[in-house]
Amino acid sequence: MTEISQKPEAPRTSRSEAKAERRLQLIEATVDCIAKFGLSGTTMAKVTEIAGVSVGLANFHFDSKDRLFEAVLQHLADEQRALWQSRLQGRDRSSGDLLQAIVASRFNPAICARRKLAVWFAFYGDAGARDIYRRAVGDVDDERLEASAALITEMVAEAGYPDMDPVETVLTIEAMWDGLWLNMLLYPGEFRRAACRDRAMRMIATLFPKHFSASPLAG
Amino acid sequence: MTEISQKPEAPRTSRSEAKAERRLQLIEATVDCIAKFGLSGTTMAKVTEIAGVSVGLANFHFDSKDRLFEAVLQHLADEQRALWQSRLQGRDRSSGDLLQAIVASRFNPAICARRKLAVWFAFYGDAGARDIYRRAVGDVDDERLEASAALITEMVAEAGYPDMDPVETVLTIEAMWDGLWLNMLLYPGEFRRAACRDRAMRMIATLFPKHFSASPLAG
DNA sequence: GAATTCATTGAATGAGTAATCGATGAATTC
DNA sequence: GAATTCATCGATTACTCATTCAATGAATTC
Repeated sequence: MTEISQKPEAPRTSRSEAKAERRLQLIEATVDCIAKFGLSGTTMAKVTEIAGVSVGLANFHFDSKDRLFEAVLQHLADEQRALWQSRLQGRDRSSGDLLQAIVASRFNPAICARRKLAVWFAFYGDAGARDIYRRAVGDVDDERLEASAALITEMVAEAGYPDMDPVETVLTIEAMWDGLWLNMLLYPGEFRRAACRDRAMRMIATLFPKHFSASPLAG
Repeated sequence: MTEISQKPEAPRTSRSEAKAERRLQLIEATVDCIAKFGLSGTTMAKVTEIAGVSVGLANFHFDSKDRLFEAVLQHLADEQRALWQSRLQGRDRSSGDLLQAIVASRFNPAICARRKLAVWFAFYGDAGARDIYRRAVGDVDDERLEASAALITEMVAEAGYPDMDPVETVLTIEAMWDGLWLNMLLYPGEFRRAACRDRAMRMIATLFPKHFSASPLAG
Protein backbone atom coordinates (compact mmCIF):
# COMPACT_ATOMS: atom_id res chain seq x y z
CA MET A 1 0.00 0.00 0.00
CA THR A 2 2.66 2.48 0.98
CA GLU A 3 4.75 1.64 -2.01
CA ILE A 4 2.06 2.08 -4.62
CA SER A 5 1.75 5.37 -6.47
CA GLN A 6 4.96 6.70 -5.08
CA LYS A 7 6.98 7.44 -8.12
CA PRO A 8 4.71 7.12 -11.15
CA GLU A 9 2.34 9.88 -10.11
CA ALA A 10 3.76 13.25 -9.28
CA PRO A 11 2.80 14.92 -5.98
CA ARG A 12 -0.77 16.11 -5.65
CA THR A 13 -0.01 19.57 -6.85
CA SER A 14 2.61 18.80 -9.39
CA ARG A 15 4.40 21.49 -11.27
CA SER A 16 2.26 20.95 -14.36
CA GLU A 17 -0.95 21.21 -12.36
CA ALA A 18 0.25 24.37 -10.69
CA LYS A 19 1.19 25.71 -14.09
CA ALA A 20 -2.29 25.08 -15.45
CA GLU A 21 -3.80 26.81 -12.44
CA ARG A 22 -1.59 29.84 -12.91
CA ARG A 23 -2.55 30.07 -16.54
CA LEU A 24 -6.21 29.90 -15.64
CA GLN A 25 -5.75 32.52 -12.98
CA LEU A 26 -4.15 34.85 -15.48
CA ILE A 27 -6.89 34.15 -18.01
CA GLU A 28 -9.58 35.00 -15.50
CA ALA A 29 -7.76 38.16 -14.52
CA THR A 30 -7.62 39.14 -18.17
CA VAL A 31 -11.35 38.58 -18.56
CA ASP A 32 -12.02 40.84 -15.59
CA CYS A 33 -9.63 43.44 -16.87
CA ILE A 34 -11.20 43.56 -20.32
CA ALA A 35 -14.66 43.75 -18.76
CA LYS A 36 -13.60 46.63 -16.56
CA PHE A 37 -11.24 48.66 -18.72
CA GLY A 38 -11.91 47.53 -22.26
CA LEU A 39 -9.44 46.02 -24.66
CA SER A 40 -7.59 49.29 -25.11
CA GLY A 41 -7.41 49.74 -21.36
CA THR A 42 -6.12 46.25 -20.71
CA THR A 43 -2.39 46.31 -20.05
CA MET A 44 -0.08 43.58 -18.87
CA ALA A 45 0.53 45.60 -15.75
CA LYS A 46 -3.18 45.77 -14.89
CA VAL A 47 -3.81 42.12 -15.68
CA THR A 48 -0.96 40.95 -13.50
CA GLU A 49 -1.93 43.32 -10.74
CA ILE A 50 -5.46 41.85 -10.73
CA ALA A 51 -3.98 38.36 -10.68
CA GLY A 52 -1.61 39.40 -7.91
CA VAL A 53 1.57 38.34 -9.69
CA SER A 54 4.46 40.10 -11.35
CA VAL A 55 4.45 41.34 -14.92
CA GLY A 56 7.19 38.98 -15.90
CA LEU A 57 5.08 35.97 -15.03
CA ALA A 58 2.42 36.66 -17.63
CA ASN A 59 5.04 36.76 -20.34
CA PHE A 60 6.63 33.64 -18.95
CA HIS A 61 3.35 31.74 -19.29
CA PHE A 62 2.00 33.24 -22.48
CA ASP A 63 5.01 34.71 -24.31
CA SER A 64 3.10 37.80 -25.41
CA LYS A 65 -0.03 39.80 -24.88
CA ASP A 66 -1.52 38.57 -28.14
CA ARG A 67 -1.03 34.96 -27.11
CA LEU A 68 -2.62 35.68 -23.75
CA PHE A 69 -5.65 37.09 -25.55
CA GLU A 70 -5.75 34.05 -27.78
CA ALA A 71 -5.75 31.80 -24.73
CA VAL A 72 -8.60 33.81 -23.22
CA LEU A 73 -10.79 33.34 -26.29
CA GLN A 74 -9.86 29.69 -26.54
CA HIS A 75 -10.86 29.21 -22.94
CA LEU A 76 -14.24 30.88 -23.36
CA ALA A 77 -14.94 29.05 -26.62
CA ASP A 78 -14.09 25.68 -25.08
CA GLU A 79 -16.35 26.36 -22.15
CA GLN A 80 -19.20 27.29 -24.44
CA ARG A 81 -18.83 24.28 -26.68
CA ALA A 82 -18.54 21.94 -23.73
CA LEU A 83 -21.82 23.20 -22.33
CA TRP A 84 -24.00 22.98 -25.36
CA GLN A 85 -22.57 19.66 -26.41
CA SER A 86 -23.31 18.18 -22.99
CA ARG A 87 -26.85 19.56 -23.16
CA LEU A 88 -27.42 17.91 -26.49
CA GLN A 89 -26.93 14.43 -25.06
CA GLY A 90 -29.92 12.19 -24.53
CA ARG A 91 -30.98 11.20 -28.01
CA ASP A 92 -34.42 10.19 -26.87
CA ARG A 93 -35.54 13.79 -26.65
CA SER A 94 -37.60 15.48 -29.32
CA SER A 95 -36.17 17.99 -31.77
CA GLY A 96 -38.13 20.74 -30.07
CA ASP A 97 -36.60 19.88 -26.72
CA LEU A 98 -33.15 19.90 -28.22
CA LEU A 99 -33.62 23.31 -29.81
CA GLN A 100 -34.86 24.60 -26.50
CA ALA A 101 -31.73 23.14 -24.91
CA ILE A 102 -29.56 25.09 -27.32
CA VAL A 103 -31.34 28.30 -26.40
CA ALA A 104 -31.00 27.49 -22.72
CA SER A 105 -27.27 26.94 -23.03
CA ARG A 106 -26.83 30.11 -25.05
CA PHE A 107 -28.43 32.01 -22.20
CA ASN A 108 -26.90 29.98 -19.43
CA PRO A 109 -25.75 32.17 -16.52
CA ALA A 110 -22.20 30.86 -16.67
CA ILE A 111 -21.93 31.44 -20.40
CA CYS A 112 -23.42 34.88 -20.74
CA ALA A 113 -22.11 36.38 -17.56
CA ARG A 114 -21.54 40.04 -18.13
CA ARG A 115 -17.78 39.85 -17.85
CA LYS A 116 -17.70 37.25 -20.59
CA LEU A 117 -20.07 39.12 -22.89
CA ALA A 118 -17.70 42.04 -22.53
CA VAL A 119 -14.83 39.93 -23.79
CA TRP A 120 -16.69 38.62 -26.82
CA PHE A 121 -17.81 42.03 -27.95
CA ALA A 122 -14.42 43.52 -27.21
CA PHE A 123 -12.95 41.19 -29.79
CA TYR A 124 -15.82 41.57 -32.23
CA GLY A 125 -15.43 45.30 -32.07
CA ASP A 126 -11.70 45.69 -32.49
CA ALA A 127 -10.40 45.41 -36.04
CA GLY A 128 -6.96 44.42 -34.83
CA ALA A 129 -8.26 41.78 -32.44
CA ARG A 130 -10.71 40.31 -34.94
CA ASP A 131 -7.93 38.23 -36.44
CA ILE A 132 -7.11 36.80 -33.05
CA TYR A 133 -10.78 35.98 -32.68
CA ARG A 134 -11.11 34.20 -35.98
CA ARG A 135 -7.91 32.23 -35.39
CA ALA A 136 -8.86 31.16 -31.88
CA VAL A 137 -12.60 30.59 -32.23
CA GLY A 138 -13.52 30.61 -35.88
CA ASP A 139 -15.13 27.26 -36.38
CA VAL A 140 -16.76 26.89 -32.97
CA ASP A 141 -19.32 29.33 -34.33
CA ASP A 142 -19.82 27.27 -37.48
CA GLU A 143 -20.08 24.11 -35.44
CA ARG A 144 -22.96 25.38 -33.36
CA LEU A 145 -24.59 26.84 -36.42
CA GLU A 146 -24.52 23.51 -38.21
CA ALA A 147 -25.93 21.70 -35.22
CA SER A 148 -28.83 24.12 -35.06
CA ALA A 149 -29.37 23.93 -38.79
CA ALA A 150 -29.55 20.14 -38.67
CA LEU A 151 -32.08 20.34 -35.88
CA ILE A 152 -34.27 22.80 -37.72
CA THR A 153 -34.08 20.76 -40.90
CA GLU A 154 -35.41 17.89 -38.81
CA MET A 155 -38.22 20.02 -37.42
CA VAL A 156 -39.23 21.24 -40.83
CA ALA A 157 -39.32 17.65 -42.06
CA GLU A 158 -41.40 16.57 -39.06
CA ALA A 159 -44.08 19.22 -39.17
CA GLY A 160 -43.77 20.56 -42.69
CA TYR A 161 -43.57 24.32 -42.30
CA PRO A 162 -44.34 25.54 -45.81
CA ASP A 163 -41.58 27.41 -47.61
CA MET A 164 -39.30 27.59 -44.60
CA ASP A 165 -35.62 27.47 -45.46
CA PRO A 166 -33.75 25.94 -42.50
CA VAL A 167 -30.46 27.71 -43.13
CA GLU A 168 -32.14 31.09 -43.55
CA THR A 169 -34.06 30.49 -40.36
CA VAL A 170 -30.97 29.52 -38.40
CA LEU A 171 -29.10 32.61 -39.53
CA THR A 172 -31.98 34.83 -38.51
CA ILE A 173 -32.34 33.17 -35.13
CA GLU A 174 -28.61 33.30 -34.43
CA ALA A 175 -28.59 36.98 -35.33
CA MET A 176 -31.36 37.56 -32.83
CA TRP A 177 -29.36 35.79 -30.13
CA ASP A 178 -26.31 37.92 -30.82
CA GLY A 179 -28.44 41.03 -30.70
CA LEU A 180 -29.92 40.06 -27.36
CA TRP A 181 -26.42 39.47 -26.04
CA LEU A 182 -25.46 42.94 -27.15
CA ASN A 183 -28.48 44.35 -25.35
CA MET A 184 -27.48 42.59 -22.16
CA LEU A 185 -23.99 44.04 -22.44
CA LEU A 186 -25.02 47.61 -23.23
CA TYR A 187 -28.02 47.92 -20.91
CA PRO A 188 -27.57 45.29 -18.20
CA GLY A 189 -30.15 46.98 -16.03
CA GLU A 190 -32.98 46.76 -18.53
CA PHE A 191 -32.04 43.55 -20.31
CA ARG A 192 -31.81 40.68 -17.89
CA ARG A 193 -30.63 37.25 -18.81
CA ALA A 194 -33.83 35.33 -18.12
CA ALA A 195 -35.98 37.87 -19.92
CA CYS A 196 -33.80 37.69 -23.02
CA ARG A 197 -33.84 33.91 -22.92
CA ASP A 198 -37.64 33.96 -22.80
CA ARG A 199 -37.76 36.52 -25.56
CA ALA A 200 -35.66 34.24 -27.73
CA MET A 201 -37.86 31.26 -26.93
CA ARG A 202 -41.04 33.14 -27.68
CA MET A 203 -39.75 34.09 -31.10
CA ILE A 204 -38.87 30.48 -31.79
CA ALA A 205 -42.29 29.37 -30.62
CA THR A 206 -43.82 31.82 -33.06
CA LEU A 207 -41.75 30.42 -35.89
CA PHE A 208 -42.52 26.80 -34.98
CA PRO A 209 -46.12 26.85 -33.75
CA LYS A 210 -46.52 23.13 -34.33
CA HIS A 211 -43.67 22.36 -31.94
CA PHE A 212 -44.28 24.97 -29.28
CA SER A 213 -47.54 26.16 -27.85
CA ALA A 214 -46.38 29.44 -26.33
CA SER A 215 -48.30 32.47 -27.46
CA PRO A 216 -46.47 34.64 -29.99
CA LEU A 217 -44.38 37.33 -28.36
CA ALA A 218 -46.79 37.95 -25.55
CA GLY A 219 -45.64 40.03 -22.63
CA MET B 1 -25.67 92.22 -60.50
CA THR B 2 -22.02 92.62 -59.73
CA GLU B 3 -22.70 94.53 -56.56
CA ILE B 4 -25.07 92.07 -54.98
CA SER B 5 -23.77 89.63 -52.39
CA GLN B 6 -20.42 91.34 -52.13
CA LYS B 7 -20.04 92.14 -48.51
CA PRO B 8 -22.87 90.62 -46.50
CA GLU B 9 -21.89 87.05 -47.31
CA ALA B 10 -18.37 85.99 -46.56
CA PRO B 11 -16.29 84.65 -49.46
CA ARG B 12 -17.46 81.36 -50.88
CA THR B 13 -15.17 79.33 -48.71
CA SER B 14 -15.25 81.35 -45.57
CA ARG B 15 -13.19 80.45 -42.58
CA SER B 16 -16.14 78.90 -40.78
CA GLU B 17 -17.02 76.77 -43.79
CA ALA B 18 -13.44 75.66 -44.16
CA LYS B 19 -13.39 74.85 -40.49
CA ALA B 20 -16.46 72.65 -40.77
CA GLU B 21 -14.91 70.89 -43.74
CA ARG B 22 -11.72 70.24 -41.85
CA ARG B 23 -13.63 68.83 -38.94
CA LEU B 24 -15.55 66.54 -41.24
CA GLN B 25 -12.35 65.47 -42.93
CA LEU B 26 -10.84 64.54 -39.59
CA ILE B 27 -13.99 62.71 -38.55
CA GLU B 28 -13.95 60.66 -41.74
CA ALA B 29 -10.28 59.87 -41.26
CA THR B 30 -11.04 58.68 -37.75
CA VAL B 31 -13.79 56.41 -39.04
CA ASP B 32 -11.38 54.87 -41.53
CA CYS B 33 -8.71 54.51 -38.91
CA ILE B 34 -10.99 52.76 -36.45
CA ALA B 35 -12.25 50.49 -39.22
CA LYS B 36 -8.71 49.56 -40.21
CA PHE B 37 -6.81 49.45 -36.93
CA GLY B 38 -9.47 49.18 -34.25
CA LEU B 39 -10.06 51.54 -31.39
CA SER B 40 -6.88 50.49 -29.61
CA GLY B 41 -4.89 50.94 -32.79
CA THR B 42 -6.28 54.37 -33.50
CA THR B 43 -3.77 57.05 -32.54
CA MET B 44 -3.81 60.74 -33.20
CA ALA B 45 -0.75 60.27 -35.37
CA LYS B 46 -2.46 57.70 -37.59
CA VAL B 47 -5.68 59.67 -37.86
CA THR B 48 -3.90 62.84 -38.90
CA GLU B 49 -1.68 60.95 -41.29
CA ILE B 50 -4.77 59.53 -43.00
CA ALA B 51 -6.29 62.99 -43.13
CA GLY B 52 -3.02 64.37 -44.43
CA VAL B 53 -2.63 67.02 -41.75
CA SER B 54 -0.42 67.57 -38.76
CA VAL B 55 -1.07 66.15 -35.31
CA GLY B 56 -1.46 69.55 -33.83
CA LEU B 57 -4.41 70.30 -36.05
CA ALA B 58 -6.58 67.54 -34.68
CA ASN B 59 -6.09 68.83 -31.18
CA PHE B 60 -6.76 72.34 -32.35
CA HIS B 61 -10.14 71.31 -33.76
CA PHE B 62 -11.23 68.78 -31.15
CA ASP B 63 -9.21 69.58 -28.00
CA SER B 64 -8.66 65.91 -27.19
CA LYS B 65 -8.88 62.40 -28.54
CA ASP B 66 -11.98 61.67 -26.49
CA ARG B 67 -13.75 64.68 -27.89
CA LEU B 68 -12.79 63.65 -31.40
CA PHE B 69 -14.35 60.25 -30.75
CA GLU B 70 -17.45 61.92 -29.38
CA ALA B 71 -17.73 64.00 -32.54
CA VAL B 72 -17.40 60.87 -34.66
CA LEU B 73 -20.28 59.17 -32.89
CA GLN B 74 -22.36 62.31 -32.99
CA HIS B 75 -21.80 62.57 -36.71
CA LEU B 76 -22.82 58.97 -37.39
CA ALA B 77 -25.84 59.20 -35.12
CA ASP B 78 -27.04 62.42 -36.77
CA GLU B 79 -26.69 60.88 -40.18
CA GLN B 80 -28.70 57.86 -39.10
CA ARG B 81 -31.47 59.83 -37.52
CA ALA B 82 -31.69 62.19 -40.48
CA LEU B 83 -32.18 59.26 -42.83
CA TRP B 84 -34.89 57.39 -41.04
CA GLN B 85 -36.77 60.52 -40.15
CA SER B 86 -36.82 61.64 -43.77
CA ARG B 87 -38.02 58.19 -44.81
CA LEU B 88 -40.89 58.39 -42.36
CA GLN B 89 -42.38 61.41 -44.05
CA GLY B 90 -45.48 61.01 -46.15
CA ARG B 91 -48.22 60.40 -43.65
CA ASP B 92 -50.51 58.91 -46.26
CA ARG B 93 -48.61 55.65 -46.28
CA SER B 94 -49.75 52.55 -44.44
CA SER B 95 -48.20 51.35 -41.21
CA GLY B 96 -46.75 48.37 -43.05
CA ASP B 97 -45.04 50.63 -45.57
CA LEU B 98 -43.61 52.73 -42.78
CA LEU B 99 -42.19 49.73 -40.95
CA GLN B 100 -40.65 48.56 -44.18
CA ALA B 101 -39.14 52.02 -44.59
CA ILE B 102 -37.51 51.73 -41.17
CA VAL B 103 -35.98 48.41 -42.14
CA ALA B 104 -34.80 49.87 -45.44
CA SER B 105 -33.10 52.77 -43.74
CA ARG B 106 -31.48 50.51 -41.18
CA PHE B 107 -29.95 48.55 -44.03
CA ASN B 108 -29.30 51.54 -46.26
CA PRO B 109 -25.90 51.31 -47.98
CA ALA B 110 -24.75 54.65 -46.63
CA ILE B 111 -25.75 53.77 -43.08
CA CYS B 112 -24.38 50.28 -42.74
CA ALA B 113 -21.24 50.69 -44.78
CA ARG B 114 -18.61 48.42 -43.33
CA ARG B 115 -16.40 51.21 -42.06
CA LYS B 116 -19.31 52.61 -40.08
CA LEU B 117 -20.37 49.27 -38.67
CA ALA B 118 -16.80 48.91 -37.47
CA VAL B 119 -17.09 52.17 -35.55
CA TRP B 120 -20.36 51.27 -33.85
CA PHE B 121 -19.13 47.92 -32.66
CA ALA B 122 -15.79 49.37 -31.66
CA PHE B 123 -17.61 51.55 -29.17
CA TYR B 124 -20.06 48.86 -28.12
CA GLY B 125 -17.17 46.54 -27.42
CA ASP B 126 -14.89 48.76 -25.41
CA ALA B 127 -15.79 49.23 -21.77
CA GLY B 128 -13.91 52.50 -21.62
CA ALA B 129 -15.52 53.90 -24.76
CA ARG B 130 -19.02 52.80 -23.82
CA ASP B 131 -19.46 55.94 -21.73
CA ILE B 132 -18.54 58.11 -24.69
CA TYR B 133 -21.12 56.18 -26.69
CA ARG B 134 -23.93 56.64 -24.20
CA ARG B 135 -23.18 60.32 -23.80
CA ALA B 136 -23.02 61.02 -27.52
CA VAL B 137 -25.76 58.74 -28.84
CA GLY B 138 -27.79 57.47 -25.96
CA ASP B 139 -31.27 58.63 -26.78
CA VAL B 140 -31.08 58.35 -30.56
CA ASP B 141 -31.46 54.63 -29.94
CA ASP B 142 -34.48 55.18 -27.71
CA GLU B 143 -35.99 57.55 -30.21
CA ARG B 144 -35.93 55.03 -33.03
CA LEU B 145 -37.15 52.33 -30.69
CA GLU B 146 -40.15 54.39 -29.67
CA ALA B 147 -41.01 55.21 -33.25
CA SER B 148 -40.96 51.51 -34.14
CA ALA B 149 -42.97 50.64 -31.07
CA ALA B 150 -45.65 53.18 -31.95
CA LEU B 151 -45.85 51.78 -35.44
CA ILE B 152 -46.20 48.23 -34.25
CA THR B 153 -48.82 49.20 -31.71
CA GLU B 154 -50.73 50.68 -34.63
CA MET B 155 -50.35 47.50 -36.66
CA VAL B 156 -51.52 45.34 -33.80
CA ALA B 157 -54.56 47.56 -33.41
CA GLU B 158 -55.30 47.41 -37.12
CA ALA B 159 -55.09 43.70 -37.67
CA GLY B 160 -55.45 42.35 -34.17
CA TYR B 161 -52.58 39.91 -33.72
CA PRO B 162 -53.65 37.94 -30.69
CA ASP B 163 -51.48 38.20 -27.62
CA MET B 164 -48.75 40.17 -29.33
CA ASP B 165 -46.99 42.64 -27.06
CA PRO B 166 -45.70 45.55 -29.19
CA VAL B 167 -42.80 46.45 -26.95
CA GLU B 168 -41.63 42.85 -26.67
CA THR B 169 -41.86 42.52 -30.41
CA VAL B 170 -39.89 45.67 -31.06
CA LEU B 171 -37.12 44.60 -28.71
CA THR B 172 -36.85 41.25 -30.43
CA ILE B 173 -36.81 42.76 -33.89
CA GLU B 174 -34.24 45.38 -32.95
CA ALA B 175 -32.04 42.66 -31.49
CA MET B 176 -32.24 40.78 -34.76
CA TRP B 177 -31.17 43.88 -36.65
CA ASP B 178 -28.18 44.37 -34.38
CA GLY B 179 -27.24 40.74 -34.83
CA LEU B 180 -27.41 41.01 -38.59
CA TRP B 181 -25.19 44.07 -38.42
CA LEU B 182 -22.68 42.11 -36.40
CA ASN B 183 -22.74 39.35 -38.99
CA MET B 184 -22.04 41.85 -41.76
CA LEU B 185 -19.10 43.19 -39.79
CA LEU B 186 -17.57 39.84 -38.87
CA TYR B 187 -18.15 37.99 -42.11
CA PRO B 188 -18.59 40.60 -44.83
CA GLY B 189 -18.05 38.02 -47.54
CA GLU B 190 -20.91 35.78 -46.50
CA PHE B 191 -23.33 38.36 -45.11
CA ARG B 192 -24.16 40.94 -47.71
CA ARG B 193 -26.21 44.01 -47.02
CA ALA B 194 -29.15 43.26 -49.30
CA ALA B 195 -29.42 39.67 -48.14
CA CYS B 196 -29.54 40.74 -44.50
CA ARG B 197 -32.12 43.38 -45.26
CA ASP B 198 -34.29 40.76 -46.96
CA ARG B 199 -33.74 38.39 -44.07
CA ALA B 200 -34.98 41.05 -41.69
CA MET B 201 -38.00 41.77 -43.85
CA ARG B 202 -38.92 38.13 -44.16
CA MET B 203 -38.89 37.73 -40.41
CA ILE B 204 -41.16 40.73 -40.07
CA ALA B 205 -43.47 39.36 -42.74
CA THR B 206 -43.70 36.15 -40.74
CA LEU B 207 -44.62 38.06 -37.62
CA PHE B 208 -47.21 40.22 -39.39
CA PRO B 209 -48.80 37.92 -41.97
CA LYS B 210 -51.83 40.15 -42.28
CA HIS B 211 -49.70 43.09 -43.36
CA PHE B 212 -47.14 41.32 -45.52
CA SER B 213 -47.68 38.49 -47.92
CA ALA B 214 -44.10 37.24 -48.26
CA SER B 215 -43.64 33.58 -47.45
CA PRO B 216 -42.07 32.89 -44.06
CA LEU B 217 -38.28 32.71 -44.18
CA ALA B 218 -38.14 31.13 -47.56
CA GLY B 219 -34.82 31.00 -49.32
C1' DG C 1 22.38 16.01 -0.98
C1' DA C 2 24.37 17.98 -5.07
C1' DA C 3 23.01 19.41 -9.69
C1' DT C 4 19.58 20.93 -12.45
C1' DT C 5 15.37 22.49 -14.00
C1' DC C 6 11.51 25.51 -13.21
C1' DA C 7 8.54 29.45 -11.59
C1' DT C 8 8.85 33.93 -10.15
C1' DT C 9 10.35 38.62 -9.44
C1' DG C 10 10.86 43.58 -10.70
C1' DA C 11 13.99 46.87 -12.54
C1' DA C 12 15.59 48.29 -17.08
C1' DT C 13 14.86 49.06 -22.08
C1' DG C 14 13.07 51.03 -26.02
C1' DA C 15 9.22 51.94 -28.74
C1' DG C 16 5.14 54.44 -28.85
C1' DT C 17 1.49 57.86 -27.04
C1' DA C 18 -1.50 62.24 -26.22
C1' DA C 19 -1.03 66.68 -25.72
C1' DT C 20 1.53 71.26 -25.69
C1' DC C 21 3.31 75.36 -27.60
C1' DG C 22 6.01 78.71 -29.98
C1' DA C 23 6.59 79.84 -34.80
C1' DT C 24 4.60 80.93 -39.41
C1' DG C 25 1.93 82.77 -42.82
C1' DA C 26 -2.71 83.45 -44.59
C1' DA C 27 -7.27 85.56 -44.03
C1' DT C 28 -9.98 89.16 -41.90
C1' DT C 29 -10.87 93.47 -39.82
C1' DC C 30 -10.53 98.29 -39.29
C1' DG D 1 -2.21 98.58 -45.64
C1' DA D 2 -1.39 97.94 -40.81
C1' DA D 3 -3.11 95.23 -36.93
C1' DT D 4 -5.16 91.28 -35.51
C1' DT D 5 -7.22 86.98 -35.49
C1' DC D 6 -7.06 82.31 -37.20
C1' DA D 7 -5.46 77.76 -38.98
C1' DT D 8 -1.58 75.08 -39.37
C1' DC D 9 2.76 72.92 -38.46
C1' DG D 10 6.01 69.74 -36.11
C1' DA D 11 9.48 69.43 -32.56
C1' DT D 12 9.23 68.70 -27.71
C1' DT D 13 7.52 66.88 -23.30
C1' DA D 14 6.18 63.79 -20.02
C1' DC D 15 4.23 59.51 -19.77
C1' DT D 16 2.70 54.61 -20.56
C1' DC D 17 3.29 50.26 -22.55
C1' DA D 18 5.06 45.38 -23.83
C1' DT D 19 8.83 42.85 -23.43
C1' DT D 20 13.47 41.40 -21.71
C1' DC D 21 16.62 39.58 -18.51
C1' DA D 22 19.64 38.73 -14.68
C1' DA D 23 18.83 37.24 -10.06
C1' DT D 24 16.51 34.23 -6.62
C1' DG D 25 14.82 30.44 -4.41
C1' DA D 26 11.90 26.37 -4.59
C1' DA D 27 10.91 21.82 -6.59
C1' DT D 28 12.71 17.87 -9.01
C1' DT D 29 16.06 14.68 -10.55
C1' DC D 30 19.85 11.68 -10.12
